[in-house]
Amino acid sequence: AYTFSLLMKAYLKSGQFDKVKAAAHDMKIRGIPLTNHHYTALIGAYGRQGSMSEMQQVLGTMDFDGIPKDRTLYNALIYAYCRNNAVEEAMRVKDDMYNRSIGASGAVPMDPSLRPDPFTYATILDALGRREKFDEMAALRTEMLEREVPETTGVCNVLIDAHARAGRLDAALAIKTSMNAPPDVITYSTLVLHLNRASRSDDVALLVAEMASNQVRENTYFCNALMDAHRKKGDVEQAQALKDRMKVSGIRADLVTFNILLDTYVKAGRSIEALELRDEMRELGLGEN
RNA sequence: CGCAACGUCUAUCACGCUU
Repeated sequence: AYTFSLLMKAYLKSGQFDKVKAAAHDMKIRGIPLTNHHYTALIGAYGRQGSMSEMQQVLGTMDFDGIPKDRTLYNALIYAYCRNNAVEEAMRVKDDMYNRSIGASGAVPMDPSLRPDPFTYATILDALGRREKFDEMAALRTEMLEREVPETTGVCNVLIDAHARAGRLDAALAIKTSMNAPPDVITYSTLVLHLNRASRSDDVALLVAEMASNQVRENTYFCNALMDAHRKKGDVEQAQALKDRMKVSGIRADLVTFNILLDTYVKAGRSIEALELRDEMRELGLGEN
């Protein structure tokens, strides 16, 4: 069962949804009972492919087999609803979880472990954020406060991203300033990305410095966001300098990094350097692309 | 029993899909 759990997780992560389903099928044939871990992966696969009716069938199977659903599975379910434009339904699941956690759902037995957690709220907040439903987001934050669900770094990142994407940069910065949880590399890359798009380079510089003093390590995503800003300005020197800095700091360049660099070189008419990048990609095992 | 890890959320370019 553990082997299948690992397999299904890997398939889900790499977008091979049919293989997740095939693995579940394989387990049934072999008579290996599926657990919440397997069902969570299955729900993730169905949610990402938009197969809502098949997902409902899986939920029915769990009920039929008498397998109680745990919080992580419900969170995955909420994610699936959110991805498929059913935020209302996601909210309903979240409320059911809460009611069951306090024993307020009638004949259904109480289960405190079903209490909605920061993941639950982050998922719904993200869906609301992508739809720019700021009032509903505020209401959810109030609910979190009442129910003593902590605003973790992940939750704050979702809030910051929602505001920043909508161009509400100062609101986004205000959340970062007031958050109790420590900002992480995602917090900084979200802000830096959108501040750069708004040409607020002074704020970017401040954040980059703050990040260093907070000992938050840059990663590939973060550097790619910076790199793209250089590309948009046509700043080949800065892009090159960043690429070198990444190498020195041991930050892996990925396909995105190279796409940005290629475009930067080509637009600057430096096709020889662009071609050299191809060799470098091969050395890093990115040549197939 | 305790502790830890693990399955669920959030950030980057392009392409493609949908509009």
